[in-house]
Amino acid sequence: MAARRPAAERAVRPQAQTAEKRRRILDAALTVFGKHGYNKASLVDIAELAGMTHAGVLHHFGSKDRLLVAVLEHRDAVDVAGLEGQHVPTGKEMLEHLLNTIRLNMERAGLVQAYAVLSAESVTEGHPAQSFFRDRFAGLRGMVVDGYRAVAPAGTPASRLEIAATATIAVMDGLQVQWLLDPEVPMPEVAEATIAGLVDWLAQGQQGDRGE
Amino acid sequence: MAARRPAAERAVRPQAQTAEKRRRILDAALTVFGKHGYNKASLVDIAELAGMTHAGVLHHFGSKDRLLVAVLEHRDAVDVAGLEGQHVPTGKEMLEHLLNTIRLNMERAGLVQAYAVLSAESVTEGHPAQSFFRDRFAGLRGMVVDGYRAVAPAGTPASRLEIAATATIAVMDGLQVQWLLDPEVPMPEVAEATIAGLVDWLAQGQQGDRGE
DNA sequence: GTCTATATCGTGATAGAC
DNA sequence: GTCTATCACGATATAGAC
Repeated sequence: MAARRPAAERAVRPQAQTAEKRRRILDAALTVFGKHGYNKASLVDIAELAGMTHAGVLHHFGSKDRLLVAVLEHRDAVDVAGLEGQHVPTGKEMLEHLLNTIRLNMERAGLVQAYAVLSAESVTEGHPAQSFFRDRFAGLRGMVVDGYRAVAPAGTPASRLEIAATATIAVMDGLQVQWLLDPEVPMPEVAEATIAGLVDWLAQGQQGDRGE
Repeated sequence: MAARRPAAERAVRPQAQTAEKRRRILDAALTVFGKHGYNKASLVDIAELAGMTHAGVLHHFGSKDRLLVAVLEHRDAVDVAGLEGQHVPTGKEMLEHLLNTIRLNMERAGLVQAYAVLSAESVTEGHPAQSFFRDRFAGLRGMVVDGYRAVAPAGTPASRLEIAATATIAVMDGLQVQWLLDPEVPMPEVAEATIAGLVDWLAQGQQGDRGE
């Protein structure tokens, strides 16, 4: 409780260095996990990129499993912090925001690849990132549902909004794989067309139920 | 050249057994690659499932790399053979066919997982299935473009058909990952909504260019 | 054609020096 | 807190018996 300065400095300074080291490891791990996938990535490679030995990495994170989830949660924290300055997009601005994210991501192929590879890998038996991605998809769907609610007709049932949101996230993910294999694939145009089509579908579908 | 029966039998019978063994290995490999991804799957597991030792597997396929591409090409051959009886779907029937495939796939989670995991894994550095999936996506896009051409307005430019086709394939792939993590995700409904939206987009987009 | 045995390597993880 | 050294294990691949 009593925080005399020398003691405090001695406690804070090393922690600051530790935090810096941890950040370097997390960056290196994201790079290597993205380049090779979780299973093929090796702690030795990660450690080398972070400027240590693999024993040092394990000292900070305990195991390869825990390092992976730490990486993913750290990325989320960074992304959220990036939104801090701006207002959190809602309604139709959120749909615009999705397209902006795609355009931004085309300059960050490494990050895109990490998410594409790791999310798909996570469906395999006993993969350490399984619950992370399950939760992530659920959260994303909720956010995109809010975006569509703002542009859909007033009484649109939640199930239809959910369908549009699921489709939107699916297109973006599937697109990334195609784009990583062939950079000619025009991600923004494809996503924009899909979203425009889904907005139409939300607007017209209700009539179709009884009007046909 | 001289095909006396005993010699022919001796040549054919073992080949038939070999072909059968190879098929068993390919089935086992698809299962294990699907369950764990390529990198974590082991030849020992595959061999055990096929009723052999891993040395036997390597005798037939030479290496793990070559086994993977053999598996993928074999699957394509099987699927094509399955279409043999029916007529190859074209035009709007092909879009219907996509939805039927999704419904069928919901009874084959193992196969879905194999394609989802391996296709995403293939974007990593030096992955042996990289060119397979690159070619596969190119081929699929071509087929789906033909499907959309039949339902789009007459003069629709190829680039717009290509966008719709890319989107359709992307939705299906992205959907699979979400569905594998959460079987509640209604794949057929989501795909149907997306396709309906894209058909609308194809129909209306042309006017939008000058009509707005 | 399949086996056993083995070679060789890389992995994640631990123990203990400094 | 990071290192060196080492462990135990599993991987792919090869060689040779049968």
